[in-house]
Amino acid sequence: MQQSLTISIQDYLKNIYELTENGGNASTNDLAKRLNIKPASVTGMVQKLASSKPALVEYQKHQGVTLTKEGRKAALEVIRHHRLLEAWLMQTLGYSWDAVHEEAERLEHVISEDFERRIAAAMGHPVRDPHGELIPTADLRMPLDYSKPLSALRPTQGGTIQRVNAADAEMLRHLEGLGLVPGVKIEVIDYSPYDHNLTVRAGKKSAVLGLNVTGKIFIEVDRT
Amino acid sequence: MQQSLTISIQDYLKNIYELTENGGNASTNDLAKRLNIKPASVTGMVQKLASSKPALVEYQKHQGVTLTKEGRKAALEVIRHHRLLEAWLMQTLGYSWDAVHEEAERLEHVISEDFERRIAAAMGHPVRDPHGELIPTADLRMPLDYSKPLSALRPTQGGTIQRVNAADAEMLRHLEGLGLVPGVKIEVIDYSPYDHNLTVRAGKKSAVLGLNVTGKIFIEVDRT
DNA sequence: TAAAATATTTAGGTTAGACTAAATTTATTT
DNA sequence: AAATAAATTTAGTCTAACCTAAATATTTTA
Repeated sequence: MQQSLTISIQDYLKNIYELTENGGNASTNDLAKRLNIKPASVTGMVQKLASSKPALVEYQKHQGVTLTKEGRKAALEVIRHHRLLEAWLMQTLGYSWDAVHEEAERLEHVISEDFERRIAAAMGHPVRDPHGELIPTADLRMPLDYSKPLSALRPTQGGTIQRVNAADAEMLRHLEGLGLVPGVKIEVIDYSPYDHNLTVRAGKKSAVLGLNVTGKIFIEVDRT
Repeated sequence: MQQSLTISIQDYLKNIYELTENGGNASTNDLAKRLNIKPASVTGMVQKLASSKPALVEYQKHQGVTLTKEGRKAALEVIRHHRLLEAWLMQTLGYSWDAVHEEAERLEHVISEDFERRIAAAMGHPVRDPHGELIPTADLRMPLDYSKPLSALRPTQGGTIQRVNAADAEMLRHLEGLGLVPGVKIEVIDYSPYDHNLTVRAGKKSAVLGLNVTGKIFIEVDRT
């Protein structure tokens, strides 16, 4: 490997990873939006990343970029730092769900491998962060995700909430109020085929949830 | 105030603070040595710092620099971050005395005020870091130091070790072996006027220490 | 106090990573 | 299939912070 990548490059790689996670390429424009810089600047940087040795991205003019093997490793390293930090900051310093991201966003680029190892060990090598996102392994591979959206479950099926993929903090707070947070066991007790509403029980409470909610809650289903 | 200073500028200010702590100016050359850059680069930067508004340093050609009030605040902020981080990393992640500095050196520039507050509170707002160095207060003033070198004490005087100012790690390990670390109570039981050796008791152990050691151990003397 | 040594500054150059404006390519409409 | 719109790239600037080499100033030594 080469000596450490700049913070800027780390940010590019992380965002390319997230944009291409489910296949496809990351477009110049999408990257620019995420990084809050101008598309022209992105073009310059991806050209550089594509022609560095080893190349960190695969780049075809006008077609966007994907990560190379080396680029992906570097991206997963940053993501691992970020998610471990989020978990660590919430556990030890009482950060709230929404305050933690910003802090981790800066720290992720400067912590040492030693620091990474120490916090991972201190937390017992967690597999998911507080948002339920999978944490890349120490050898920089992304664990398989066995969860599926709650919307795919039907009555009598049950499982454990792994992740809540809420874009806005308000919805997350709402779900928190219903006790629907990662780690909680739930059971589907009713399904309405017309509007796809699911009635879900979590502990003593139950709630009727629409598709726009059930599509964002991910469950690891109990084997029965 | 202006929006946050660059990491580079923070490093300049911190090092200027340390070079001028006991009076005098920080010379271009000394700064260059500490920052591992060329003197020519230092000249450029201090000119910039001196002509920024508000000015962060006072600069006279060929005479070196001192901090302005604003520069000192900024320097103390960085030093506060550094020392709180060292304390926190040792307490919560089991970092060793010598490993902790390097990590804090990078983190000090990127943690938020919120993070600073949280770790300070988590540790009960400590006054000194693990090396015994005073931690600047939250409102960015350096606490008064009531300690004096052990070499200034005479038999029957006793007090608490506040700080051990060892340049090399080896000497520090040696003193650690004798139980002479910050926080420990000691008593001077003998003094030799010829070589200035002091015999010191700490707990059950006692040791005879030369001036090159007693000059580096700082004691807050018991009021009797 | 002049010569030598050391310290500092000036001048000009480099790199990283952003920017703007203009040019070009690709995609979408009519 | 041309016209328009949207996305992307090129070309040239800018700033921060470093560098080297040469010039100048200060300090030390003989």
